[in-house]
Parts: sequence; C-alpha cells; structure tokens
Amino acid sequence: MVSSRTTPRARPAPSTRDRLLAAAAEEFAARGFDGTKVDRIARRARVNKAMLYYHFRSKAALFREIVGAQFRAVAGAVEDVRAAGGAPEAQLRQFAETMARQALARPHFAPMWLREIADGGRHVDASVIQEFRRILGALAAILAEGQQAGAFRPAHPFVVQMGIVAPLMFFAASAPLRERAGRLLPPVTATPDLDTVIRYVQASTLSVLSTTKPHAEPPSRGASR
Amino acid sequence: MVSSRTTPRARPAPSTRDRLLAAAAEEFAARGFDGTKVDRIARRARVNKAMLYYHFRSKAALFREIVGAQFRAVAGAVEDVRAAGGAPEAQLRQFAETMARQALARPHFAPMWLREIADGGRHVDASVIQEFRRILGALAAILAEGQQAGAFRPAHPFVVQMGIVAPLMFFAASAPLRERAGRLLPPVTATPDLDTVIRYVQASTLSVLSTTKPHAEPPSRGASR
DNA sequence: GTCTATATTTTGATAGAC
DNA sequence: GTCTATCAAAATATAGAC
Repeated sequence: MVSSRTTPRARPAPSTRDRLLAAAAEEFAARGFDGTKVDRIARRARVNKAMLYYHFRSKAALFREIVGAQFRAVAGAVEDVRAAGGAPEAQLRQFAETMARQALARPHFAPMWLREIADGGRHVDASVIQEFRRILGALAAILAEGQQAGAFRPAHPFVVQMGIVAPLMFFAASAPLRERAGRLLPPVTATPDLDTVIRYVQASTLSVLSTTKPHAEPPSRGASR
Repeated sequence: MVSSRTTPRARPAPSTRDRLLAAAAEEFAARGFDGTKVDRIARRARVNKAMLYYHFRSKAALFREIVGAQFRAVAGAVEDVRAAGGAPEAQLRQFAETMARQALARPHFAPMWLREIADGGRHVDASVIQEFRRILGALAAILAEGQQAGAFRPAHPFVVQMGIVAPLMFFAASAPLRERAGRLLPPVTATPDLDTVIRYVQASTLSVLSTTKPHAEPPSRGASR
C-alpha cells in the first residue's frame, strides 16, 4: 500500500526515500524524537536536508511512519504465531521467541518501545497504539485457550505480557549501555546471550502459569562463579 | 555531603534549589534530556531561568545530579534488603517488592531507567553506572546464598534481574501511556494494580529458581472474561 | 539570591534555481 | 528529484543591575 505507486518493478535499489527511512530509524532509536536532528538524518542518508521535507511532511510525520511500520510488523508476526495454533504451551513459547527474534532483527524496535512508554505515547497517534493492542490481543487469545484447556492458571494478560516482553526489550535495548558500562568499569558479570534470556523468560512464564508439573529445564547451567 | 554547607538547621522549607530539583526531575522523567527545556524547568519551579544556572553548572550537570540521587537511593534500599538477611526466598521476594515500592514512591525513577537504557547511558557518568551495579550486586548476593543453601537453581544474575526489574519498570512507567491509550481507544483489559504485578513477578521468579515444590500461590484470581 | 535583558547557536522548515 | 541559501523560532547560557 506504500511502495506500489510508481512502477510495479520489484526493488529498484535503495531509493533516497528508503535511505532516509533507514537513517531516521537509527537516529530515532538511539536518540529519541527530541534528540534526533533532521540535519543528522539527512547527513546519514547522504542527501540534503530539503530532501527530507520533499519526501515527508515533517519530522513528526517521519517519526510516526517509522514507529508505525515497526509495530505493525511485530504485531503481524505474533498474530501469525497465534494463527498457527498448536498446544497452548508451545504457542506461548513461540510468542516469546518471536518477540525476541523480532527485536533482534529490528535493532530499532526495542529502544523505540522503551521510549514510547517513557514518553507516554506523546509522539504517536491512535493507529500505533492500536498495533500495541494487537500484540496484547494475540497473547490474550493464547492464554484464554490455555485456560479453557485446563493447561494454564487464570492470569491477567497484561501482566503476563509484561513478564515476557519487558525482560526481552530490556535485554535487546541495553546492548549499547552494557557495552559502555564495560568500558567504564570492569565487568562483574558476563553478558548472557539471547538464547539464555529467551529460555529464562519461557521457563519462568510457563512455571507460573502451568497447572501441570514444573517445566524442569533449568534456566541456565552457567551461574556466575 | 550536599546540603550541609550553609546552616546546620534541619529542613529550612523548600528552597529554590529544591524546587528546581523537583521540577527538573518531573520534566526529565516525562520528556527525557533533550525534550526537557530549561525554560520549562524554571517556570515550573516558579523562578527565573537564570536561577537554574546560579545553582547548577548546566542542564547536563543538573540531569546527572538528579539521576545519580535517584539510583543511589534505590541501590541503598535493595542493599538494605540484602543486609537484613533471612531466608533466600524471602530476600528475593523483598528485593522485588522493594524495587516496586521504590518505583512507586519515586515516579521519576522508572521512566528515567527506561530512558537511560534507550540512550545507552549517554547523559550519565561512571558514578551512575556504578549505582546500577550495586543493584545487580545485591541481587547476585541473594542468588549466590540461595544456591549455596541448595534452595535455588544456578542462574545468570543479570537475567534474573531483568526478569524482576523489567516488568516492574514497564508497569510503573507505562501509567501515562495506559491512561492515554484508554482515552484514544476503548480499553480491552482493565489495568492491573501494583500488588498483582508484584505477586506475579515474585511467583514467576521463585517458580523457575526454586529447587523445591512450586510456590502455589496463583498469580492472580481475576482473569479477563 | 533573584531578576531583566541579551548574546549566540542550533534547529525545523521553506523558497526557488537547476 | 535534488541542491543552495536562508528565514524565523527556539534554546542554552551569560552579563549585570538590584
């Protein structure tokens, strides 16, 4: 609905517009809306600042387009998990894994989510908040199915979502801080890898929710010291 | 070390400096470093902008002072939990509860933590990162004690910390967004209260870590529909 | 300690040539 | 579609009177 306007050709090489979008995403993720300057976006995209205003109405409109696309993609991915069906426990595991992989594949997603929360959604419109809802909706459906099947204890979907998403986003977004902290101070604990975090989140969530026996699978076999 | 310079008197009523600190904390938490304007801070503190520069070297120095104090207080609180001792399970519960209560008592703390992560710590110095470490250190000590006592499975302290802190910070910081989302779109799920979140975090963490039987205590008795 | 200017830069946005 | 030049507003910081 966005790229089908000029030619039906497939991928005519990174256009100026695409470079602007990519550059802006990096800046917005790393510096936030107010910390991002249009001059920097333009420079990063190797075009003049005026080009930004040729392709986008304003800095705010550019921001909304990027954040919207980001959340739309992730919401679609988790809805696919839900649609694929399967055992509730497996769906729940997949939900967590998908969120984590999406955050890994889109380095801008996690920091932008954190910023949107802290900003109280000041820079986004209702449509973005709607995408937010789709993610929660997919999880709520999985939980409801699990409860009806007697596999899950009743639980507040929003709380469960935070239990899964928050640690994943914290981990994904904190890479630059961990790197900086490692430079300033001697590291006390080695940074875990993504798989360790995913397994921990899956295990802790299933542990509380499951009505059957504990899901064994120790959170990680490598403790510090 | 900060307020003992003029008189030994106790609390001579909210000084201009204190009002500036309070106003700045609100602005920085709600809008971030770049989104906060010194004019707004001054207006909110009901003083002239020049006063800000009389009491503080710069906007950046003011920011660092506020963030530093915030993290120092919270780090002290969780170290107290650790120092108080007791059964590892109880200490772990207390750790989560303390983090949550601190975030509740200091409305600026959670959003600032999220922002610092997303910003990669660009606006803070090594001393603030050090406070960060104290929080992790207290938790790591609790976990180590629990492991040696055979009560806890080995686990990566950093991962456990994210499992506890991230959901709590997400919840505490997302109040404005939830409020805004409720105005823009009809609510799908009622917002849980803090106690529900605390209990869920405690239960999920102890469930994965504990070597004994599941900690019963259903995460919440009120499921949606 | 507190205020009224004001200096200086930066920034979002546009006009208009090519 | 792309650039140069530039405007107008905003923002950090300071000088200096009281």
